[in-house]
Amino acid sequence: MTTIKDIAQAVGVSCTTVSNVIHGRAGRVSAETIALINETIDKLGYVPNMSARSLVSSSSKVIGMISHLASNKKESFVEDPFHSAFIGSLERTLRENGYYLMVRTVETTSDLLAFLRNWNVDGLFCTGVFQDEFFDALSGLNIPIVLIDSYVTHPNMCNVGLEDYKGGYTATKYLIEKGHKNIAFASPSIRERGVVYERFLGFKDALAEANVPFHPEFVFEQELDVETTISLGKNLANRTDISAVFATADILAAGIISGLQQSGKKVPDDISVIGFDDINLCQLTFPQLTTIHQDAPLKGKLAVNFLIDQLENTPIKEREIILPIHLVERNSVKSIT
Amino acid sequence: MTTIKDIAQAVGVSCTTVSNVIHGRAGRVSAETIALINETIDKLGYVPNMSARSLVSSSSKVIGMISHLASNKKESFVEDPFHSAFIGSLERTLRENGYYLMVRTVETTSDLLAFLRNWNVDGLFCTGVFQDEFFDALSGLNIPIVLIDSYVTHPNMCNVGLEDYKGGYTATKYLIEKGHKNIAFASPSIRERGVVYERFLGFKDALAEANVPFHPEFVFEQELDVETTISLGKNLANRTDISAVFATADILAAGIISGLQQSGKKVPDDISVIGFDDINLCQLTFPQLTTIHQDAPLKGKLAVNFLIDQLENTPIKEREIILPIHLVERNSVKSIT
DNA sequence: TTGTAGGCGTTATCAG
DNA sequence: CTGATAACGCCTACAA
Repeated sequence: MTTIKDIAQAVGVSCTTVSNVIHGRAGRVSAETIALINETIDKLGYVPNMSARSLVSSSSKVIGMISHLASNKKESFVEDPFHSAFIGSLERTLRENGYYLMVRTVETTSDLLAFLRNWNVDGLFCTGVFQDEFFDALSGLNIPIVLIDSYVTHPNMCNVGLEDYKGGYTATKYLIEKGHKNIAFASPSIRERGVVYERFLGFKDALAEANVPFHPEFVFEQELDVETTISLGKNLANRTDISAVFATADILAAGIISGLQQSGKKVPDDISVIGFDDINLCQLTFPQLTTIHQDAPLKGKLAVNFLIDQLENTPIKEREIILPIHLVERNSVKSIT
Repeated sequence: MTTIKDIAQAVGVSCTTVSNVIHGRAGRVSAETIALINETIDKLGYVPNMSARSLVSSSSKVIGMISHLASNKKESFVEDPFHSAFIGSLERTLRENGYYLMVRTVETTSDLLAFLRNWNVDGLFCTGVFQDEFFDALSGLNIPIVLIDSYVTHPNMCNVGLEDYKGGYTATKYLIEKGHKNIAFASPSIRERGVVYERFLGFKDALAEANVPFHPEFVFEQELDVETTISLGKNLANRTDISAVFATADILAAGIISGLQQSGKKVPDDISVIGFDDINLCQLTFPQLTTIHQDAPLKGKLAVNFLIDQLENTPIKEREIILPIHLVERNSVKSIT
């Protein structure tokens, strides 16, 4: 393994000089020495030992992508296709800026703290954080943190999110405009101050605005796995009192459609479905899914930029970015006016 | 940050003793000292500094999940939903064994080598490796490497893969048994010694065995993105000479079905489709997709076990695991006998 | 413009 | 049973 010392010896200078060149402190070194050193670095194939750097500088260039796993759930977050597009985007942007991505699932706050200290982690991405002990643990940290899709805020953190409320409102209003009044709301569990909660508020407000009564029994909360979503679709097939469904995730919508179809119902003729996210999958269902579009890769990129600005102490004007959503009209909603 | 030194001072022993206790070298330390040290470790919240460990021991507990990105492609691998389920499985099993997962995309072999030296990476997972310079670079490494879904082998590496040939054969034979003779083969580009190539061989052999002529013009190679797969489906809708399609990936099959349906064709009445992978999505298409099942989470787990066995010098009998596949019969293939 | 020296947290060697 | 001490590769005062 080639070290700074090797370079120094080969060139005939001290480690300090080599280090200075590596860090671009050019003012202090003669042009010829710089050239020679750079040449030798190439020739000998020197790459910095990040562990050593990390040890001495208490900065590691390691960024953690943390998934806080509720201990009752078995799968880890990366298994969700929507998340994975996001991680891909994170990895690329981080890499282009000289950082490294560690993916880590934690169950407890002490898991998290241990991980951070293990590696001197420089910064963190977290998704779906709520107002709980886990958030409290994050608050106590003094590294940049970017929260994704979370409705908790803290002076030390940045947030990247979506117009969730507007999304819920827009989807619902669209259904109402198409003549629907008996609209089911399907989602994973609605947790206060969460993404789904905001969409739910938008849903209710759109109903209220149009003087459409809200029926609590039209709210269906359940897991997002395939079996559960399909069986929800089958249940809905028996509900003659419901003409449309707003599902807060496309995978949920797709499952519902599948369940409906398996029960002999036609979408959108018998029942309309609208989704949220606009993942690729939307275009593969039949009928193609009308949904609320969000730009996941952009979200990833912005999240990284947020983090990097903080890491490099670039003054940041805003601590929050809310990405716009918009409706994508395809074929899963029927007008019944 | 609590260090070994802090513990040593608090207890009134030397660093060496603390280190010995941490590493379970109990024989050399008195029981009371051990208890006291462990207590203090808990109280002071000590966690090891992995950078320091890595520096001195030239082992880092860092495992890289490498994606070799063909430089012409823009997206990074994690964006594929099938891969992501796999990564989730990797992360969990690694973590349970005290390792850390770094996700990294590399474009060139020197990118790879730099990354490995940056972090003293202990081991590697790579997917879709072919017989090329990248493989040569891997060959020269002296860390454990587990190749996923690759048909290149090397005495220093382990392989985890699938019965791809059998999968191709089984799918095709199934179609033939259902009376199909004019079968299209749809896949990403068929590269020698690749997964798709094996499935292709299975396809051809099944045809030959049944004395069904192979038509090179029934082979469709293209990208897996949604637009392309849908447009392939639309193309196939115009082909009255084809009665069934074997797609080597479910996302491809789903896109084809979508394209067919958009062109007014009925699946499986007008044309039958069979997929490969059995991702969740299969159950969400309508009709539900008949496909070749593989167990991605298991694959991830086995891959990790392979790597850990090598890392801990557990003698390994076999260097290769081929996971079984089986046909899952749903509703996308029609019998036309 | 360049070099020397000390230390980051940990482990291993070797001596008590 | 326990403790000094050197070393891993790098960075940064400070000195020359």
